[in-house]
Amino acid sequence: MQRSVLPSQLKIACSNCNLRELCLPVDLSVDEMKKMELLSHAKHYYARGSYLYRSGDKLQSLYAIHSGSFKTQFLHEDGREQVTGFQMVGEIIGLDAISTDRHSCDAIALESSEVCELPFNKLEVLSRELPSLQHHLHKIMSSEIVRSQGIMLLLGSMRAEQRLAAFLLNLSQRFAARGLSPTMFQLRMSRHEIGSYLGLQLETVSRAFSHFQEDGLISVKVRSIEILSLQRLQLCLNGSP
Amino acid sequence: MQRSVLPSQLKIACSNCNLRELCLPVDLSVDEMKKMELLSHAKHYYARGSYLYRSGDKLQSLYAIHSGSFKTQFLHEDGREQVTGFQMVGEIIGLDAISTDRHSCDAIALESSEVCELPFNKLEVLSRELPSLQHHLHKIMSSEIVRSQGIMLLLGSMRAEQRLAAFLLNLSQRFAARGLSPTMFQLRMSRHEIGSYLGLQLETVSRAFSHFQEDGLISVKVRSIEILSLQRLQLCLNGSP
DNA sequence: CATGGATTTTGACATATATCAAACCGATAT
DNA sequence: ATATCGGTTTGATATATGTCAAAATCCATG
Repeated sequence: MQRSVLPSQLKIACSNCNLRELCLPVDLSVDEMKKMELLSHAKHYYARGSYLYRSGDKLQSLYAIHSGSFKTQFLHEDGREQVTGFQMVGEIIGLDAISTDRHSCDAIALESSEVCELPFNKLEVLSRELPSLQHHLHKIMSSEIVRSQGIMLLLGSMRAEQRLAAFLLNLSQRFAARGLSPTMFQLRMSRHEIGSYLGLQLETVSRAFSHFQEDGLISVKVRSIEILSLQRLQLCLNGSP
Repeated sequence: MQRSVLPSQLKIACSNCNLRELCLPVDLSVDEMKKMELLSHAKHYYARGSYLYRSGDKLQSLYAIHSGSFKTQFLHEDGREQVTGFQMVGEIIGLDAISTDRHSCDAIALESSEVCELPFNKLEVLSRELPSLQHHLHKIMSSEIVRSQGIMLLLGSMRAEQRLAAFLLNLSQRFAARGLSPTMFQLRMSRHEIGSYLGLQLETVSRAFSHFQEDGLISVKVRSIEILSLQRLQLCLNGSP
């Protein structure tokens, strides 16, 4: 059986998708593969700006992003909003809803996107029969917890430019993990959305981009990014002036 | 069978602990209860300041806090540190380690504390046999994800006093859920630790406490807190001047 | 009860980022 | 090609919080 080249977070039950290798769980026997197919995972299309789910929606499924990308945002009663993450191909979205059986945030497509729907009750049934699936699901949830810790560190103790450096380096790594260029890519989100994610105003984000460009760390033309020195960007993240 | 009065997050496999009702999973049959006892969950004591686990330690167990309280902190290479949470009786700690099989943060006792050790591999085996345990575990992990979203909102978009109000109201609710006073309690953490958690300097935390006291929202004497008006504190959290 | 070290409070001042405002740019429609 | 609109960049200024410092208080220990 062919092994996926993607990091383990990216692999999940999705056996009859076209991109078979994309989200297949590792190390399953033929017998286990068959069970896997009990997961009727429909593929759905979402246009840019459309909601995959909304805060308050009942938990039906988790979603594996098949193409495109999403943002998740958390809304406070007082109108305050916070982007809590940007998700791309191969990532799983919807884990927040297991807690209360209802989604705690909105998920919105940043571009034309496709998702594999993974009905959560079936996922639980199946993961009782397939230990590797069970463990994989636990890992995905735990990874999300660890990711959050990193964001807390960023929001709680980094300066604006460090935050932006962290953001760009994170994107770079995730593109690289997908076989895309780690240094040249298109941003799918606005300055406002980046600001919301990083706890900054959009003007501050824009200024930080400009400053990085002046310093020769990156080349930026609105949403086209080229990282000129990953190393120096890393230094910036670590707080060197 | 007696039902626990605690919120569901607090209940988890811990059938032979003294405080039997504290962390027992809901709705198990006698048969299921027996299986539960396969979880050999030893109880351990931790003195104030001692480590329950350290970043990099291999995942062995999750821990249910039986008495006392802990902080978790995330350390960056450059020495930067961020308190990512304060955990109290009945809460589960250690979920971060499932992702990579190693803990991503330190857990340190804030006072003399006892924990129930829940060996993680046994927990996985058992949760394949007990759907209610399985779902409960999923809920606990998802709750931690939702909690993180709340902290991101706080760190990303709230002012110092709003953050402190959110912190105090959160403690208040958690004490109330344990049958303790929601308005009078002792802080177990220093101003520095609160600041690290809230993304503020300790001086700013201290000033915010003083200001709340001047305004008659709370009465504070170092670590003894009395909330004089939950309602007005809530208003402050929502951003009214 | 007295001493010393850690923690907390308070003050004065510095600064990073927010806010407000205007100009600029690129895409889409007329 | 021109106008329009959202998004972005840049500038000037305000402000919340950080930083540095000193005083006050608390707590553990002899």
